[in-house]
Amino acid sequence: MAERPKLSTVAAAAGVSTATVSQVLRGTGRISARTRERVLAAVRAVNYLPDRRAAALRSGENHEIGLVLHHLANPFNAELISGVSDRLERDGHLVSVLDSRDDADRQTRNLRALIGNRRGGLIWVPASGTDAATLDLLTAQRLPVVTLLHRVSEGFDHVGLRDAAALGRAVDHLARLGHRHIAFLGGTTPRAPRSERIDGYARALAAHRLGPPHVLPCDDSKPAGLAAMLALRETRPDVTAVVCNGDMVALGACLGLARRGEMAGREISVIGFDDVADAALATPALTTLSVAPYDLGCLLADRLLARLADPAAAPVTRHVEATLVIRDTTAPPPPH
Amino acid sequence: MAERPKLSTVAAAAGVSTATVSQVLRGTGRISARTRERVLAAVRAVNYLPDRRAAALRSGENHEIGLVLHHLANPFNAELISGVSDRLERDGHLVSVLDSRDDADRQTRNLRALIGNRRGGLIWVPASGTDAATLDLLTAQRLPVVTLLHRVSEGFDHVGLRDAAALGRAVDHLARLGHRHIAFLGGTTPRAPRSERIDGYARALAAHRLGPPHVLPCDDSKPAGLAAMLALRETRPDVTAVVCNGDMVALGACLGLARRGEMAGREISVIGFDDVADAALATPALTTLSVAPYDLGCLLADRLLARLADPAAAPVTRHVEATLVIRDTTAPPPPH
DNA sequence: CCTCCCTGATACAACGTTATACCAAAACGG
DNA sequence: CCGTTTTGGTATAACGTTGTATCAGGGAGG
Repeated sequence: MAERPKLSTVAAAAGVSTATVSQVLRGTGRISARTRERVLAAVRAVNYLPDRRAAALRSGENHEIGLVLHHLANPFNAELISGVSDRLERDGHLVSVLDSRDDADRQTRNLRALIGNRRGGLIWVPASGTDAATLDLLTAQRLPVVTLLHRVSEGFDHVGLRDAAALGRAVDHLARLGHRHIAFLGGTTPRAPRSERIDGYARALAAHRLGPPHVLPCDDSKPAGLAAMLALRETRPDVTAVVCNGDMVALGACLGLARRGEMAGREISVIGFDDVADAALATPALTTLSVAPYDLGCLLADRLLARLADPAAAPVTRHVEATLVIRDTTAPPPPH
Repeated sequence: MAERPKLSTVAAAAGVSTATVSQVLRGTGRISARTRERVLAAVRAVNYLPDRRAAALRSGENHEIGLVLHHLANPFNAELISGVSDRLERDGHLVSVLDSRDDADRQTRNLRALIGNRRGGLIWVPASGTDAATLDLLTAQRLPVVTLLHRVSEGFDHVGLRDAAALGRAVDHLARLGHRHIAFLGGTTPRAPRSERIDGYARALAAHRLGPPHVLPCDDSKPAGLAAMLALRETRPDVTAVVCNGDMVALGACLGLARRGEMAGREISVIGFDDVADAALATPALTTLSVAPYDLGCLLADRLLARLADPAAAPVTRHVEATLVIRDTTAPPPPH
């Protein structure tokens, strides 16, 4: 029956002014212990929950954070979200997650909606095809933004991976095992982080005096990885190892091998990227470049908190290593 | 340099009052074509994006929707989110996703934060251990809420699955193949939907005059399913088929079999629930009870939209069928 | 030429908070 | 016992919108 209680409801119940209630609730100003108790009792009595929107409007403080992902379906992201949320919620922020599904238009709509609803900051994994107008919009609103993986502007804080170095380690490992023909599988767009991974791959090949790079583009999904591996076996039977743009592609590639009656780590070595939970669980277990997504989330959150604390500071870039986790999908090439 | 433009910025640029700008932007009132053009030009010129929070405060309208999941990591949810978002964004709403990770405390914090930040409606998959205080909070705020899967209150709209019937079909299928000892795998809490699934399983067993139910509780994850299957093979070698509380458990169980050198669909038949994308992709492909998560999301969104349109109407409950998709993990039991 | 009535735009108060200036009463020092 | 400070609280104006009452001006009708 009762309307939603507001500050004035509490004030009336406690017999004080709204200003007093507000001060008690925020712990500012000089309020005696006696009236504080009265006010808190009234708050409980009417079951009052402050309207943060109105508070934000007046105070200018904003504790709502947007987290825009380019592909929520990737299991990598669930843990990333956990890391971001845990850290930010501890500081009283509310994190809302949106999925652009790698669609630039949807991403633009999402970002506009987030700005319109006045998020105080953004953590953003840009989709491919992000346009300049959207970027201008964000900078014009001077919204604190931290991008992840794909750098789209020098004006934002950024957290990236040491992609080239990681791919170098993967190729080193394969070369040491004796592989001479190593392909790169996955991704479709000529942008970071994929381009940097391909760079690292190509440079490592050259360092080992192995043949020219062979890049096979495909979506970062299991079905695409499966199809790509089937195609690779047909067209390039000399290739004995592949490094992949992501674990989904790698796991799909393994499935493709299984479908041919072959097996990763026997006919062909496979290395993934991300180390999603399924990588260790798959049979054979996937050798992969591991980045701890929960910790990555924490890092992003910390970066954003620092930015919120000092909006004027120069943009900061951090890079995170991906470490090679050797499991069962890499082995010396078959003798024949 | 420039501050974030507001209504008055636009008004000044167009040489009209703020009220006029507001009316133009919302298409209400009587404004001549000439001034409308001037205003719209000014909007573009200063790159104005309205503050929806302030608008909501004044107008009472609210287009922010919260989506609280109990386990975002389950790939089932990515598609569900897509369905919900597509439908609601089409109607101008903004959907923000939170993950309670099946932790009642975190869920309570999340819900309180959403109420505090004045979401206009909620779609909610309740976690196990949801307490009455949280429920009271939601009803006291008379927030439009649609629950999914786990019903926690008669006062909310609800969308559920026909769990018992679905499990019945699964058991029928196995019985017809000749299985006499069928176990149930997965879940830990004595609440819907698991309890209803177990009910359906037990009733179907009875109808086929098969032995007493054998329920093996475990978390709804691959590692847990793997461990449970290993345990089952040791303790109950007579069991030749399992139905699972979810695809993650079922896929984990298949991995467990593989680890023993056995195979789902040969030594043991396995049936899952959900039909996540990986179910069809796994080898062997998983027989499972399929519910189209994207469509389910649309249904939820429609339900919430109807509720927002008529907050006073009596709560509505909808049930969705899960259909049996027969793939490669079910077969007649081995002869021996 | 003076009403009367539209048309088009504006002034102003409200939404639920917070920040600040302000005030009354009590406490204190000399 | 009076001035000064401190304590504890309130009144009031914002924040950026929207809804409504109001108003100025122009055209039509008498």
